[in-house]
Amino acid sequence: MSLENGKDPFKAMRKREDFEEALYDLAETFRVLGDLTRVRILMALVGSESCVRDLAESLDLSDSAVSHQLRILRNSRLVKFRKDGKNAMYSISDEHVATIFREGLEHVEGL
Amino acid sequence: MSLENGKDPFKAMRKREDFEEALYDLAETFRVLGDLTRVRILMALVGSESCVRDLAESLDLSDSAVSHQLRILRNSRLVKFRKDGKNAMYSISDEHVATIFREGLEHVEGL
DNA sequence: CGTTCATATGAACATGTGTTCATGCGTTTG
DNA sequence: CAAACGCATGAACACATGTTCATATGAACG
Repeated sequence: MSLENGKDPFKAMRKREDFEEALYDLAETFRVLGDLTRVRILMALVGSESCVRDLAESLDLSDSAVSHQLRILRNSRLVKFRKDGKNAMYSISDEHVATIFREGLEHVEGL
Repeated sequence: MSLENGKDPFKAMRKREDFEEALYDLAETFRVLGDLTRVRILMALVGSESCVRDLAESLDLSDSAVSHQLRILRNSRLVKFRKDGKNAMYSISDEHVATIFREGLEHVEGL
């Protein structure tokens, strides 16, 4: 940003807009997490990276479905991947994700 | 709580059916959180309970929209409420929710 | 080479979802 | 009491979304 914070009369407004944008991103992240297939994929990736084919087999899904969902997870930075020959190895990208999962599980346990 | 025993909370799940069901509930909870309107409502409720009318006004939403969304949040045990005369006072129901929000915000900050 | 394997992607379809509108219901207030 | 208020809810509509199917790409391997 080019304006100095101290002299910008719209500083407060920009901060509010930044907050609204953060809320939008937060909702978007939860929206991505709010699908059983993606939750199962992420759970399978907790602690052990895996390729598309193995995920599809262990979760009983089509390769295509897994690939589609992994793209969505990738776009939300919830998983990262590296190429290994003709395989694409996926893994959890973020420590916060595990925490979110743990807290979420504790929440549903309390139901 | 059964998940409080230390290193790996996921292994605390004993039966596979229970685990699958927990994943379903987890995805359902995230699905509910994955909507901007509901995120804004929850943020407004963090730290201060509020009634439908005030939420609608401060968030620039219709009473009906707020009420519909609050019902969804209620069904997921994300908010609780008490009747106060003709008002319905809503508040965050679960301390895990605040943690989930905090971790989620840190995640989106890292984008 | 050509074939096979792993992955990606677009289109299409069916299903799910959030909002608005209209209305109902209980409680407070004049 | 009657009117106003706060809230809830069903129907309907517009829109988003996940899966499947077909196909494309690109790397290993005979």
